[in-house]
Amino acid sequence: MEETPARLAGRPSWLLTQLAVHAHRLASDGFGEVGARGYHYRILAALAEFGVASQAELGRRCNMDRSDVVAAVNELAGRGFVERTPDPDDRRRNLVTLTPAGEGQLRRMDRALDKVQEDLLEPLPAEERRTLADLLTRLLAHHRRG
Amino acid sequence: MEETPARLAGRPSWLLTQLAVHAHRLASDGFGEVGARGYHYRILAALAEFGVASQAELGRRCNMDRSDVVAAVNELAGRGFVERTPDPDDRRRNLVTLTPAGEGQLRRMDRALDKVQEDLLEPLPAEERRTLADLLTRLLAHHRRG
DNA sequence: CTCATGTCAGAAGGACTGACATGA
DNA sequence: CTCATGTCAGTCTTTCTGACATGA
Repeated sequence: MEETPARLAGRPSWLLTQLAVHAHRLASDGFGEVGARGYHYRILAALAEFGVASQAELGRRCNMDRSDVVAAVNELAGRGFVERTPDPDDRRRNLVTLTPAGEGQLRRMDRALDKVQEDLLEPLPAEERRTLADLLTRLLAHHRRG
Repeated sequence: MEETPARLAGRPSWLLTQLAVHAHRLASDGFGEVGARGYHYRILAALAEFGVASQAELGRRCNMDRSDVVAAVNELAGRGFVERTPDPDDRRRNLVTLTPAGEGQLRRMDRALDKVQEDLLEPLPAEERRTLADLLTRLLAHHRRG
């Protein structure tokens, strides 16, 4: 049987990247069914969570480069999921707003993610899922400032 | 302060992919210092762990496409870290062997990964690191067999 | 005939870089 | 002057697809 090398087994940083491959594949499949990408989800979710934002703000929240936010917002706006309007208070900025259609898309993506998560975490009982989520949340929070 | 959206906070599958970005960046930097890539590490580690293997076997063990193994082995062989010899028992196959130089490179990469891991897991005490490694190991093991 | 293997060419997805104009 | 913002063009990595020849 093919096993993970022992030298790797004790390395969370390694396990993380390997598992992320699976998570990414599952998520791509799931999102693909609703014609979307992972970074679409990030942006829609950030808008739903925090409301209107400039593109640079979105980039910071979603951990994306601002040049990539441009492309993502183009795609989302092209499908009517967000609106891009100039900020009257700062004429450098665009304000990005979630539309009702965008909320619908976000709900569809939420459902897709739920399914992915179910697949991914299938072997763990509920309590361990919580433990895992807690650990990952703390790690992520730590690496957000820094 | 910029926060992760609450809808995402409870989603391990999401946290995983976000954290993986950090892990990946850290690992790329670390490996870059010794002039290597993540997939080089996987292959060298698999060879050190299980010994000689065909390219297809390496692909299965490392979770890589066999076409990408070709390129990786080219690069590793070009730097003298592995040797590629025809398998006398199955003339379709190449046997890939780790050289002493390859073992040296693997040790360097091991040290780089240790440092990455230290950075990544810095906020967690030892016991929680073990818990995390355990959870990730079990998830990974589960997803290795379809 | 089938299947596995190694190989190649190319596409696709995602993240990063450097530059630029505009405006705070 | 500086810095932030939006934009564009292009590169770099990594993964994936499709095809093909060879051999088990």
